[in-house]
This record gives sequence, structure tokens and C-alpha cells, in this order.
Amino acid sequence: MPHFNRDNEIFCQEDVLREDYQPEKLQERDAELEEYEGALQPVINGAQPRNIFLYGKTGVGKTAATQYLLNHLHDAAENYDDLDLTTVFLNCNNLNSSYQVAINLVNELRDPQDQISTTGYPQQAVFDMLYEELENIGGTVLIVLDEIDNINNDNILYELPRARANGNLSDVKPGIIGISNDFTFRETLSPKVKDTLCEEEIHFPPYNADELQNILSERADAALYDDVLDQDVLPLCSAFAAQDTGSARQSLKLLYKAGDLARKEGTDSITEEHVREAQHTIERGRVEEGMKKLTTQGHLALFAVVSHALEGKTPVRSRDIYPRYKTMAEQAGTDPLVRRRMNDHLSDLSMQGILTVYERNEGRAGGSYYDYELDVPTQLALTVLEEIERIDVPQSVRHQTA
DNA sequence: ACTCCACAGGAATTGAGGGGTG
DNA sequence: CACCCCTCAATTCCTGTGGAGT
Repeated sequence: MPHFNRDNEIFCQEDVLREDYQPEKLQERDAELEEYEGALQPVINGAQPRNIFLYGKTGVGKTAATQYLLNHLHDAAENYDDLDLTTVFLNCNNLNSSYQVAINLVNELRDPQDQISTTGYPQQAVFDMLYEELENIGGTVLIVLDEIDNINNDNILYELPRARANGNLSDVKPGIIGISNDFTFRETLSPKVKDTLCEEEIHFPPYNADELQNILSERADAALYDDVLDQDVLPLCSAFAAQDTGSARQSLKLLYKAGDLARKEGTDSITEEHVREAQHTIERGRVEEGMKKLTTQGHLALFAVVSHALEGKTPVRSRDIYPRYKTMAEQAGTDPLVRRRMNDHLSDLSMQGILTVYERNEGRAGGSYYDYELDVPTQLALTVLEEIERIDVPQSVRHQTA
């Protein structure tokens, strides 16, 4: 018989540590906020907004700063009758083309009963629909494109800022705010887009350990009961996150998870040990998540590496991975891919941090190649693969470590 | 300084699969 | 229904490249 008790020895307000929690004020980002505010000033003046481009790694406050400032902007706009401000927020996370972005913007602006499908239309038709929706709204429209680096062609970034100049829009003043996790994204933009979109650029640097600790301690004060934190916990959380990504999100997640572990244990304090364990489970979750998203072919490529690892034959070059991959694919009843393609899967895997890759070059006779090695515990990879892909791991392979 | 290997990874193309319009 | 549009995995072809051996 399950019974639910309120177990409150640790958290008094655990929401404060969750990812979607919006703090009232943003810490440690004063300089960036000031710059950002300046860039938004034309909106209040009723002028054509400037296009703004924000870049910095995940969890350094880009999105939070945007939401924070836009809220204030809306409040300020209330005071001026002639100011009609709309903001559209779109996360381009699962979108990879301008076409998809345009469709999603249209759907964002339209009635829920009047949505359009994500394929089928000619590109220009979608842009026309988008212009029509924008005209209907009128006034100043700020379009926030979060994680904009996911898209691989920049048509829409070219179209939107110029729509007004090209006569596609007349009653509306559009402004684009692009948010990118990848500062090299800017370099991949075509020159014509670069100078329109990047009128204002604001760089968000990673937080350092001190800044993270300040952020954490403020949130911890609100989220946790007094005296549940061991002395080393906050410094450790911030150090882990600072070393890795400099992301506030990461450090908060770590603290939350550590607290969660402590709660499950029924103890009334969070220790350094909890933090280390939390770090571990988060890492494991990340890997599993990454592996689940792969296609069957990706799993097979990974599996080929795993099987080499079981024999202690890693790192292994792709030349040697291929034959094994091939037989495994055949056993699994799938058509094996061509080598070129399997290499793509391998490099996907290393991008996700599931494999590590070493560049080798043996010169004249040897040539250059990549050596791959598992970047996760072999058993973990094996377990996950068996779970999700129904691959029968031959006993011979599995016990070869012995 | 030059050469030459083995591969990485870019470019172009295809074909199946989502969907549209009239 | 015929015909068109976009996407994505996959294939084919090809150029680029780092550095040990000459």
C-alpha cells in the first residue's frame, strides 16, 4: 500500500531550484543586461527595433535575460498609448530549417484551430502567410528565436529583417532577437545576413565558480531549510559546473539532484557525497538520453565499438569497426550502410560525448585516421543498447571480458 | 622539400515519406 | 486523382590534409 507523506526535511520551496523557475532579478549579469537594455531602447521610442544577436553557451542567462527584459519592456510599453508591442517567442530546438521556423512562427501567431501543417507548402507561400499574420498584428513585433544555431540555412534571417524594405510589410515594425549557444554560428551566416541580424551583439560569458556560488546560495536560501547544507556543498556544485560548462542551469540541477538524493535517503542534510553521486546520475541520464535518440544504425555503430571494447581492443579505428558493424547489421536483419555513412554515425556519437576520438597520423605509409574509444562505462552502454534496441548480445561477445 | 598514405568530410544526388493543391 | 513541395537518411564521388619516410 503506497502512502504519500510530505517529506520536508530538505526542501521548503523546491520549485526555486527547478529549471523553469524565473528569479525576480538576474544575478551576475549586470553588464550584459545594461547593454541589452540599450539595444532595446528604440522599441520604447517607437522606432524600428534593432536586430539583436545574443551568444554564449547554454545556461549562462541568455534566455532568462531576454524574458526578464521583455517583461519589463511590456510593462514600460503600457505607459505609452501609441506603442503597440507584441513579442513572439520561438525555440528552434527541434527545427532545422528556415522553412520550419517560418511555419512555426505562423502557427504561433495563428489561432490554435487554424494551424498549418509542417510540410507541403512552397517556401514562398509560407513566408507570405507569415507576412499576412504580422500585418494583422501591426505595431512593433519582436521575434525571439531561441537556439537559432539549430537551423542550417538562413533564408528566414535574410527575409524577415528586410521584409519592410522589400515592401512585404507596411504596418508593422519587426525586430529579431536571435539567441545562439554556439558563437561560431555567427561565422556560418552569409555576409548579407550577418550585418543585418547582428546590428547589436551581446556576448554572455560562462559564469565562473564564484559567480555560480553566489547564484546558488541565493536560490538555496529560498529553496532549502536552514542548515541542511554541509559547508562544502555549494562550492563543490559551483566548481563542477564551472569546470564543465559554466552553466547556472547545470549547477542548479546538481544541487537539486543532491537534495533529492538526501531526501530519498531520509537524512536531513546534503553532503559532499550527495553532490558527487548526483553528478554521477546526471551524467548517466545524459548518456542514456543521448543513446536513446540514435537511430538503429547509430546503435549498431556504437555496438560495434562496444564489442571491441569488451575485447579490450579500443581505441579502434573505423577501418576495423566496419567489418564488425557489417556482420552485426546483418545479424540484426538490417542492410549495412556504406562506410562513409557509418563514419558519419561514429562522428555523431563522438559529438554527443558517447565516444572519444583521437586523431592519428602515421605519416607516409600509415596515413591519417581516427581512433575511437568509448567515453562511457562499457557496461552502461551495453545495458542501454540491450534495453532499447532488442539487439541480442551473443553470449560469446558479452563474456569476452572474463 | 617533397611525397604519399588513409582517411575525413564536403557536394551533389536519390528515393522514400511526410504533406499540400485543384 | 495527378502533380508539386519539403525533409532526411543514405550513396557516390571527390578534394583536402598532417606528418613520417625519402
